[in-house]
Order: sequence, then structure tokens, then C-alpha cells
Amino acid sequence: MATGGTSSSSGEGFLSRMALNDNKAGMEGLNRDKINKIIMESSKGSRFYENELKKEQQVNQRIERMMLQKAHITEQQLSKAQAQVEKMTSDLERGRDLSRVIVHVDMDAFYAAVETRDCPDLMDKPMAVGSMSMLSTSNYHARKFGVRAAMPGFIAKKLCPNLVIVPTNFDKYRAVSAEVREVFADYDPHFLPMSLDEAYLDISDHLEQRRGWPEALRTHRLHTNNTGTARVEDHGGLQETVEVEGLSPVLFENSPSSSPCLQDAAGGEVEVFGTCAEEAVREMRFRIEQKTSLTASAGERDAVCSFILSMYVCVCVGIAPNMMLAKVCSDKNKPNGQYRLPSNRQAVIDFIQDLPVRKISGIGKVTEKMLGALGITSCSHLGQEMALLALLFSETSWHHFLHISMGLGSTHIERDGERKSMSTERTFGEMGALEEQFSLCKELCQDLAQDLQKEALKGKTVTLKLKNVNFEVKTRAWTLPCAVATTEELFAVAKDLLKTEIDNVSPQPLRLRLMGNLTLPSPVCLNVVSHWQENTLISNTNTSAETDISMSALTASDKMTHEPSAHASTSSYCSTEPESGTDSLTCPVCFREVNTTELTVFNRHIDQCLSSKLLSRCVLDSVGLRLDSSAGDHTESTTGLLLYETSTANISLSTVGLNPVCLNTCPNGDVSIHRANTLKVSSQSDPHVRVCLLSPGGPRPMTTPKPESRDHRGPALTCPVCQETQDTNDLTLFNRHVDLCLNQEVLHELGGLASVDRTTHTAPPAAHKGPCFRYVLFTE
DNA sequence: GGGGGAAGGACCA
DNA sequence: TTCCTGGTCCTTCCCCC
Repeated sequence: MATGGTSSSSGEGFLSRMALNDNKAGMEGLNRDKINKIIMESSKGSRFYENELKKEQQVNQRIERMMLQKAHITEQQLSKAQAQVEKMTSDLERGRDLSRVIVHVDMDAFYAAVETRDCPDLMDKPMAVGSMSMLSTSNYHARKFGVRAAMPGFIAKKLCPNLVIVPTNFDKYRAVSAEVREVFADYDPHFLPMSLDEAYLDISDHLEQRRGWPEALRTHRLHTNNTGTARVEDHGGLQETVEVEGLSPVLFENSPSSSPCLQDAAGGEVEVFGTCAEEAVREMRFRIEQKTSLTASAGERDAVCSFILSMYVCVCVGIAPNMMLAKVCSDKNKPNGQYRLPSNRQAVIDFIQDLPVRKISGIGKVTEKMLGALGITSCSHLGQEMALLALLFSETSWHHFLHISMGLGSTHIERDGERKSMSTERTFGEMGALEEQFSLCKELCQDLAQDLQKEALKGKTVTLKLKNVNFEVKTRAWTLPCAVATTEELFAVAKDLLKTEIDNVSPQPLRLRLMGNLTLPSPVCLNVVSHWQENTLISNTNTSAETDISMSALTASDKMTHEPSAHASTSSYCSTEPESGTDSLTCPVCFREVNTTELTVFNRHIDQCLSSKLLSRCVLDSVGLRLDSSAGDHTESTTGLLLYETSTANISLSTVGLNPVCLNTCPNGDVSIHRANTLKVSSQSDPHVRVCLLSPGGPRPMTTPKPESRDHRGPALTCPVCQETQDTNDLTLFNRHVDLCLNQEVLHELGGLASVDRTTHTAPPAAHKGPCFRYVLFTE
């Protein structure tokens, strides 16, 4: 076990966390010792190095604590944990899903390839994209010197003095990435992009269709010469042949167009691809090569340019039954190759056996080191030591380890997940002047406000991130009662947080090298951010229950132009604060007075109101449920949705077999659970309380359920809105899904309302007695 | 003791 | 001379009910 500040096990005399990570294509067989020596010599004594040393010591202390804990584990504890692990293993085994064909695509050295396309002179030079401070990627010539992504440029220059560093140009990379994504969409329209150069696809459905395709649909024309040489005519009309063999270690052997070509009727070369997964992927890679090559087909050196790009964009693909394995597989035949792991249990187990834990996405240098201290380096070790891991690590962690050791991963690619946070940060030279710091803080707030407005988001928690000149990072957060988005609102919080930090180190100056600003958006589901028109927050005596909702759904751009400047003062964090003297607020959904001035409470009321209103209006209508008017009776749908309309009722949940957690009620109904499984419904004010019970997993789903692709840890849940079986049995997740679905429903419905004028925000209909509100409903 | 916020950190591309 | 940026998730600590 390593206990000191340096890697005592290796005896190399340097920080192991700073050593070269040569786990990258094109970096095999490097002289690690020599490279590490240069890295250490360049870093030693620097503030960065000192900070890394501190971090390494912290990890070592963590390991020491873990080993101490391990020493106290009894046989009894171990056997109990073993039983728990075995039970979970068999549960997981039962739920193993090998039916999907998941593909992970990774384009190696992507930025470098695009830059080489635009400047062919770089083709035979070691080059990297980034700056003297940090590199984003490097080409294969540079990797031979130990130069890789996430390495500072000045160190890279020491490793490779002839290195050419090209500044990043994300617009260019985005353009090429968009072309690649068009190809992805043909194989899986719901593919999941992870970054500009990486994506997951589920090609199961494509393969099913593909089996019935005629050959013509699987035939693609060859556009460029990919045989090993490129011929190009220069301006003078002299034909020169560019020999490319030996220019790059990437090249030809795994090229997707390496199989024999046929000729079509017009005499052009074509390639016919088969119907299996490997062939579909080979075709996809072929099309990416062809398509990205064409992007360079302008100007005098088009053939060379397109040729270079097709050579340098190395499309590495992994094909496996789940995302975790596909990711590992894409790394298998790098660069520019593909690897398929067969969809059978034994193949998966064999594959995982000797796999180093570090190859798994999610296991980084710290986890690797901690596992290493326990003698665990491969996935099979992981499986053997699960009982111990269950005692030493958190539940989340050891569950993750168990999944890995069994070769399990997600089989459902979820796109468009809800955004959790948004941030912006900047690194700079040492900054100690207060004026500068506050000015930068404001700038960051401006940037963040713009980003938030682009996505029509708001956030409730504002975080200030600071890194001082010693690389120590601090975050300071403040949660507001309501969501904010404007520069002024963000700055009002951020400047206070910054001031506190400045005061804390006073009279010393706060010497910064990074400042960042981050905000956590409020939940998307049915969340209402209220931009009150002036004088609309009035004490309202009208409590009549209006049935229609009068709202104007503003678009993102509408919203930006209607920010309420009156409230955006630095003395007020929140633009929706009620006016003084107001002791109640009027709900814009039910138009009843809510006896609170607490915006959190009020928002919760609105959420509930919308939820129930929508459930009765949108959902029940859309799923064709009838409402039984006789009190106490219920209507059962085939979806597992059960509806009661009653003033008072005691419903035995055991009789109807429902989970009491999944329930929604009308806001004025009082619902309580009696004696574990009896639901009591009553209301003082409303004679028709509607109770909507969402049953986990409809007994008779209306739609054909999707193939079972989830872990078997409980019954499947069917969303009553979209009717789709959800890949979770976690009720929180499920509820979030239902909320999102409902949100879409209401927006859809609002969008279809003829009376809603999105541009002029006309007054509500004359019959409407309630106050006039404007709303922004957050989607996406 | 549980829930939730704050702070820090691991990990990823 | 010089070690990023933006995002997610997890853990730990602490306070409050």
C-alpha cells in the first residue's frame, strides 16, 4: 500500500497521479520512464505539483482508512455480505438482457484530423490541438513522443520540441460532427451524442429492418481513392502522386472500404454491405469516411484534403449488448477499427474476466488505486472480492462494481435527459485586485445568463467556484426561494458569495487563478416561473373555481424580451417576490386564494394544481377514460389507471393492488393512507374529489410493451401519459418521467389553444374573472 | 434518524 | 512563463425537524 506522498510501490520517485497515462491508441511501447522523467522535471516545485502532492496524500489517507476498516471485518460480517451479494447477483442474472445491439462510436484524434484536413502540411508533422496551457488532442506522430490530450502544451513541447500546436476551432469541429451525426441518425434516430466525437447508438431496430432490405439499399458508391495513394493535379497541371504510406501509423488495414469493390452500371466503384451487425457498422464507418471526405472537397487540393481526412478520422466502433461493454469494445481495435462482442452470456463473461478495471468508464485513477490496494486490478478480481467491497464501499459504489464484474450495463439509450446544471468558468493569470474580481464575476454572470436564456432555463442554486493561485478549489453556494436567470439576479448572489470569501482571507488579498459561476436549474417538471405583470399580485377575494386555464405560453425569446427589470435590483435576489402587504396569492390554475406569501409553498400548490388538472383533463381524456359520476364508484382502465370520483371514500389498496406512493389528487381533496393500505379520500370544500391512482405496471397494457430491457428488481412501471413501459422501477425516476410527460401534454395543449396569442399576450377572455398572469412554462 | 443543503471531489470528453 | 472547460454524480458533513 502506498502511504507516502510519492508512489512508494513503484519507487519511481514521482507522483503516480501525474505520470503518463499511455492508455491511448498510438501510445504503445513508449519509453515511459524517460517521458515521466521529463514530465516530473517540468512540474516539480510548481504550485500545481504541490497541489497534486496534497491530493495524492489525501487519497493515500483514504486508502489507509479503508485498510483499517478492512482489518476489523469479521468472518460473520463477510459471510453476511456474501449472502447479500449472491442474492443480488442472481437477481441481476435473471434480468440480464442480451437482446439489444448497442454501438459505441469514438472518433480518435478528431480535432487533429479536422485541422489536418484544413492544413495538409500538418499531415506528416507531430501536432496537437490546444494551447501552451492545455492540449485537447494530439495526432499519432505526437503520441509517439508521449504527447496526449489533457497535457499542458509547455510540457508537450519539452517532450517533442517540434510539436506544432494549433489553436482550437470548435465551429469547424461542430460542422464536421454534424455531418457524422447525420449518418448516425440513419442507424438510430435516437442516438445519444456524448461529445462532438463520440456517440452511442442502439441499432437493434435498424438490423431488424435491414434483414429485409434488397442489396440496392446496402450498396454505396465509393467517392475517393482509398487504396493507399492519392493522386492530385496541381495548378500547373502537373500530376503528382502523394505517397502516404508511412505518413501515419493509422491507415489502411482496418479501413471499412477494404473489401473488394464492384463496379456499377456507370462504371463507378461501389461497395455492397451485408445485413449483420458487423456489416451495418462497417457500412456506417464507410459512409462517415465518405461523407466527411466530401466536406473537404473544395479548392485546389481537394483530393488530397479529402483523402487525408478519411485517413485521419479514425472511426472506432464497439458493438455489444450494452453501453458499458460497447464502450470498452470501441477501444479494442483502435485506431480505425471495430470490434463485436457476441450477444451471449459466456462471451460476455470471458470478455470481462481479464479486463483491467481502469478500462471501464467511470473507474478513474483514484478508484483504480483504491481497488489496487485491495489487490483488485481486473474485473474478475472485482467479482471475487464483492463481499469485501460491499462492506468497504457505499451501496451505490459496490452495486456499480457488481454490474461491472457481471458485464452488465445499460441497454436503454436515453436521450434528451433533463439538464441538471449549467455553468461557465474562466482561468486567467493571477488576479488580486478587488475591482477586477467583481468585474469578472459580473462578466461570468452575464455569460451564464445568456446561456440560461438560450435554453429558457432558470436556476435556484447559484454557486461561485474559486481556484486560488495554489490550485485550491473552493465552491460557495446559495439556494434561493425561487429560480433566477438574469445577470442582475445571478450577480446579486455571486457578488455576496465573493465578498464573503474576500472578507475571510482579509487583510490578505484573495489571489485567484479561476473563477466560475454555476447554477442548478429548478426542476423542469411543471415548474412555473412567474413573470408577474405589474400590479397582478393582488390580494384576491374571488375564490370561485374557474375551470379554464388562461395562460400565455411564452417562447424563450419572448421571455428574454420580457424580463422584469423592475425587480432585478441587486437588493432582491428573486424577481418574483410578492409585494409588501400581500398576505395571500392567487393560484392561476384554480383561481383560488392560497394563504401564503411563501413562494416555495405557492409554487408547490401550483404544481399540484397543474398536475391534477392535467391528469383529469389531458391524461384521462387522452387515454379514453370515462369518469364514473356515481359517487364511490370507480372506473378501471386497461392501463392500470384507476379513477374515483367521490366526496368521501375509503379505498382498500390491497383490493385494487395499487402502490399508494403513485397517487395524484385534486388539490382540495385530502388524501391519507390508513392502516398501511387503505386510502381515505375526503374534502370539505369540493363535492367531487377526483383521485387518480397510478398503478405500477398496468395489468393489461394498451400498447405492446417494449422488449424487457431493464434490470429485474421489481415490476415494470407504465407511464399513464405516454403509455410506454419505463425502464425503471424507481418511483422517483418514474414520477419524474410522468411529470415530464405531463409537461409536454400541457404545452402541446396550450399550443393548440386558439385563444392564446403568443406574440401579443392579449388579455384573457372577458368572462375570466381572475387576475391576469403571464407564464413561462419550462420545457426541455 | 431522515431529509436536504453545502462543500468537495471523482470522473468524463 | 505556462496544468482547461463544462458537465454529472457521489460522498461527507452538518443542521433542522
